[in-house]
Amino acid sequence: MTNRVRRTMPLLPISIVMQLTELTARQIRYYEEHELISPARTEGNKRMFSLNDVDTLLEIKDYLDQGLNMAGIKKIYDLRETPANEKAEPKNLSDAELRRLLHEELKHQARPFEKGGFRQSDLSRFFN
DNA sequence: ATTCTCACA
DNA sequence: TGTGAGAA
Repeated sequence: MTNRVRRTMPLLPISIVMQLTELTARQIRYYEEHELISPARTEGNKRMFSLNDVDTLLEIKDYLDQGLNMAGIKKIYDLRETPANEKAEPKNLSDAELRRLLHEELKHQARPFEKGGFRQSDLSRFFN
């Protein structure tokens, strides 16, 4: 069995993912609505997450801490690795590059959440 | 006992 | 995003 298969195999119930990621079920489901993750479903319609989903969630949490909003995060991922649809990997490089650039921007752009008055939406310009 | 969807004093 | 309701 390849690593790829291993990592995309849906095995975790939402309760486990919640503890692994420190996210609430509400948030996890919310991110799914925005197509940031792609949990499989059981016959009973229960979500089954893969290891990929878990670390995608962890990355999302990082971005959130850095002051990004759904719009920004969605731009970064969105058409990222989907169970069926996945083939090319030159995306991996450009993706890492994008993150690096983002990190730089944030380092200079300052703290969005001080009393200053920056709002999350102000960061959306980095993705247009 | 768990998780799902939907809706909002 | 939280939270509670009602169903599965």
